[in-house]
Amino acid sequence: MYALVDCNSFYANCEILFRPDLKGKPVIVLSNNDGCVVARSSAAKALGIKMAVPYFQVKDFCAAHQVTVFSSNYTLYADMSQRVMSTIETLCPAVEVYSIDEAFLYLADYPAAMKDLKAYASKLKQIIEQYTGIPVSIGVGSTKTLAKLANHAAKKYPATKGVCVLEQLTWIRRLMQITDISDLWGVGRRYKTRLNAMGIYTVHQLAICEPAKIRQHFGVVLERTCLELNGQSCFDIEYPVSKQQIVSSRSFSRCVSDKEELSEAVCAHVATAARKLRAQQSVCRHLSVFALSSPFAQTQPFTAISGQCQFVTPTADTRVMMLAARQLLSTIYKEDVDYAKAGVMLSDLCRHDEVQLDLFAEKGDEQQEGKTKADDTQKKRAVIALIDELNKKHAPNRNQQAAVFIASEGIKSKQSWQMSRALLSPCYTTDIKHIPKVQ
DNA sequence: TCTGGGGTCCTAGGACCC
DNA sequence: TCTGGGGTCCTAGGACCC
Repeated sequence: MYALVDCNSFYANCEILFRPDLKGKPVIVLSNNDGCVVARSSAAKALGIKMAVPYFQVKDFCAAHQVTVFSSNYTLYADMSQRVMSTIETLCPAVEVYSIDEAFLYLADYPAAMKDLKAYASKLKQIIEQYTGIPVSIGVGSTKTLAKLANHAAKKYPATKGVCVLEQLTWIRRLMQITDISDLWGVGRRYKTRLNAMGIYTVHQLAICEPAKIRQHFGVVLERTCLELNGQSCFDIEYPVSKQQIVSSRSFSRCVSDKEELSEAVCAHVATAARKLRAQQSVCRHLSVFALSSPFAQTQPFTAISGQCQFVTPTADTRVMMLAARQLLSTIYKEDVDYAKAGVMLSDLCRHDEVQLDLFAEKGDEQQEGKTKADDTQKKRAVIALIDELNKKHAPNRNQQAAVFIASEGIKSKQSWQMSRALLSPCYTTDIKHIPKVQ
């Protein structure tokens, strides 16, 4: 059996936790740049505020209905997430952290719990809420897809009290009959349209389809979903592996056309991506730089520029990567375009100790020339390691300037295109200056 | 005025191999 | 006129997830 633990309105409840005066009130959290609504408290949902709606479209409505609005505070959410996940890990040995607010649990090795899954799941819910203050819903089923379905029911139907265990076949069928196909894990907007066209509207209608037919029309992934609905497990618990690609990108708070400004933004993204790359002990062979104009702009056509390069010797050195990115940008840069977003992508990653050396690179001379080249490489690594160490020690919040950085990134406080987060809450749990005070 | 960011997996088609 | 069979690797694009 699998369980899915999902935090309710996670970002909104992180904010409410430190603002008890907002309990039961409508609260929403916005995406970066205060763009879209990405989380809503129950009261905000009840007001009819939709997920992912652009904030400017509901701003007046929110003001009129006393909705409290927050910018995204990822420092806070990441810390609260860690507390929830480590609490779960103390209660179950096989946990897959699926996203910032969700975890799958594998319950097969838990014979004691098998006797009464409902009691086990209820206890789990109670402990998580007691230890972290974050309310959760729990769904249990014989496959991950069924656990997801159960979780959806636990959230939707108050009678479940936030815990839904799918054991009896008649229950499973009933739930599938009353659940819309678009609420199923693995069915997005496109598939919904195509499934509807085939006369499939409920989860149950998909479950009774011939899996081979589904494969023919939609591919192997939806076929597996179909099999999982019938109790045949196709998706196992997965454990973290190194990322295969690393992206850092962000929209600007205003349009950017100037080449130097664009370059500073790209360099800052290189620094972020390179830090993540080193954190997972990897190096990259491939770097791409991109910038886009706004797809919503009426005044000019959508423009996207991008360029890629290969590193003969895979690297994680910020300086090497930044130099390459700046050169790339100068070859792809187009004037008179209002860029709305820029970023970098690192791919073709491998472990730093499994690097394939270049047959023709001068590095091969290392042994012959004595220690000079090797010393040089070591020195370069030591510099980057020192920068990482200093930045870790003097860790500012995310989105603040690092303690030590490369000049090409520019000075953050002087960059007027930086992301705007006008409604940011304090970092209650990670910054001593922001710690809540009891009067 | 104002529309997020970061990932994964699968498939089809082309280039190439013997 | 007629043009093999079986395979790998790479890439772009499309779908999905949160």
